[in-house]
Amino acid sequence: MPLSPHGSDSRYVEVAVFSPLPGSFTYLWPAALGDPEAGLRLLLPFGKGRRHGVLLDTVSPEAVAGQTGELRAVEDRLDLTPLYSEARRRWLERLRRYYLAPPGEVWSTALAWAAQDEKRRFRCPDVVALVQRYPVLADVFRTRAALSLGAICRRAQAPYVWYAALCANEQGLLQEEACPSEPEVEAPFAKPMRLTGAQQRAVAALADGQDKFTPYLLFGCTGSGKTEVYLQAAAAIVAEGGQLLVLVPEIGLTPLWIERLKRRFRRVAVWHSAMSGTERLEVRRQLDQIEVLIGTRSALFLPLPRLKMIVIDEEHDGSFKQQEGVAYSARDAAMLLAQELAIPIVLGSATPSLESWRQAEEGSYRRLDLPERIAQASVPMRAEIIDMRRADGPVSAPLLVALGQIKASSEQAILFLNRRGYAPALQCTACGEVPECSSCSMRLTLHRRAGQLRCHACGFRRRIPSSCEACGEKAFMPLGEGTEKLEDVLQEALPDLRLARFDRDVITSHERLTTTLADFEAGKTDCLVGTQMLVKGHDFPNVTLVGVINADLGVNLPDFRAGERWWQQLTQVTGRAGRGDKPGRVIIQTRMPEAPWLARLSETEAEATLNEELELRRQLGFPPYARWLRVLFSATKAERARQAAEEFAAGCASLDSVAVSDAMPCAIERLAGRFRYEVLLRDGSRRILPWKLEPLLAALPLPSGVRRRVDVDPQDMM
DNA sequence: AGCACGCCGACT
DNA sequence: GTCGGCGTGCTC
Repeated sequence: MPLSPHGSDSRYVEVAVFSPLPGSFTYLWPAALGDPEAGLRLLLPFGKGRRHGVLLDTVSPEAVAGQTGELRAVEDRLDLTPLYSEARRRWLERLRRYYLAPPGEVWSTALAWAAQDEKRRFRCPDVVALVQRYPVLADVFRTRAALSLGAICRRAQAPYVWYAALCANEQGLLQEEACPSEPEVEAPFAKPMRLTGAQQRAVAALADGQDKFTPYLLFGCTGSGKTEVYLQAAAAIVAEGGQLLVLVPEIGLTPLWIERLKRRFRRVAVWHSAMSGTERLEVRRQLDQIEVLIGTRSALFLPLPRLKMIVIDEEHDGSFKQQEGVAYSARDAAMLLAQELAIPIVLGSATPSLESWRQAEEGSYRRLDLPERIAQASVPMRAEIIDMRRADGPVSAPLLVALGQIKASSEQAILFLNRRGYAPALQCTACGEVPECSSCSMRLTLHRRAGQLRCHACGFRRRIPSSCEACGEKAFMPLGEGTEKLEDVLQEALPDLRLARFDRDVITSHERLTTTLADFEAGKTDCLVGTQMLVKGHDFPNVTLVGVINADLGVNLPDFRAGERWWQQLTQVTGRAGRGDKPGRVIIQTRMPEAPWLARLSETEAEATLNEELELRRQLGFPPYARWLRVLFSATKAERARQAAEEFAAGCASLDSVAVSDAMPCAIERLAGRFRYEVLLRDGSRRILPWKLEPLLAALPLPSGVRRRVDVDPQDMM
């Protein structure tokens, strides 16, 4: 592509600048940058600095005429061709409108995978030819060393450098250095497994929905062979030259999953947030050759050119919803993408979300059932309920005995406690004082091994104080127990038991996740002690004992979804026991042994439980029968946040058929030094929200110092 | 969200 | 006398 001027008429472009500001920005388009195509990434002067952005559209000079102030010119283009097809651009536009997010924030979230481009390295075999054609690069390649795009730009200090370098590369005047790729470890190919009748029907049904938008709900208990169904459906797609995307929960991206894929497909790519820049670049270069891409929610934004099916494994999992930045749900966003691309999408779960369950019940999603477990010996277990009302420690006698037996028969156990740290609080026994976070309305959690008190809301850490700050006494006592203490208690009671902890404090990287699980699988540890991380999708054939240390946590949270999530977690936990050919045992400790919901934990009753809860939601007019939307206001001064929230609530009164709450303090009233107020909007018709809210949000200017966050379909009220 | 400009306390 | 606290205002 030549750099000669393209005509002297001024052209204007509308740009989504990568910033959290609402709205798009208009820039002058220099003819020397070639044709302005929608979807190109651009380098832009913005305020005092420079930002990246994406070209949304060209603008006619007439439309620009009314613009106040001087327009600035695009400084460079970062791509030769747009990174997204038109269908994907439409998809992002729908996401933007649905999640009421600034366009720049949506695009920067979507294109985060491409941000490593600056590291691409080039060398120049013939400097003379290069300089003749691209004078901007004259002073850059005096050395023969390979330079990164970033370095090229720094040396040139001129506009259009990025574009010039990419053009030169295209014309062979520059050569891009290949990424140092890891040597391929050839996994021995495995044959497809024999399918049960139900699996065969599922695979056939999936084949039936190809090449059109077809949503499925694959409803199968743990161990029923969902994965094999995905794999065989994928094989059919790959055979035709198509590509498959598998999204898994953050913690579900286990070596086991990856291994299974690599044994069945030649080109499997993995994508998760802990990957390095070079690893990302490597995946990016191979987008065209990948057969199956497995990753966490951000993998959804990689533009696989021949994507023919999406699988969302463990679709009910909360980690598909992004909490910071654009509050999107990867599951729902994937649904929209499948619609735009006209391809099938499979949501799989043993404990589906009520959102998906409703769609299946109403026939919008095709339901595929896998009712039976594959291994015969592993009959689903009825849990043993242990009454903890008189217990004086976190582990009951029957559980201890069972753990001892595990060790004796060299089987394995998993213990589940949804609280990390040593104890959720520390209390002065002299005056009753409980240390709290200085910037949040939260008690500090005791992390004894680290010698710290930590805030689980904002991450603040401090040394454990030696004496009470209120009364000066040196008399502290931990309140309650977390995984750290549980580990200590167990180790003392059963010194021979080889324990490993599995929570966010220990599993700090993908590497740690892999090794801890591999050690357990290899039998180097007998028992894993962990938080909800432990629940998700892991499949250990030698685990014959599952213990729930405190089943009462999370039942009574002030959140209508708490019951659903509690049921999902506990059902998944119980499903972990006895998955191979050995029978399993599930022990649940509770202080409410008579509670009716404890009887509902068997997977065989999942359907009844789901229908019952769905009916309850319908009667109450709760999601999925209503659309909820939460708008959060925060400021360092409580009064400001409250006032902004009140004004917003008053402004919402004009919305028809939407119930508007008062401005309420959030469940965590103060977080990271900011006071937070929220307004909850509930749309029983599901037709107003969120689309009709956009003009309202735009019309109400934010008072200075106040930040606003919109959460469409909030998953929790924290 | 950054980033810079703009008015009031403890320091070489 | 300054360095620097963060309040608030702007970004095509």
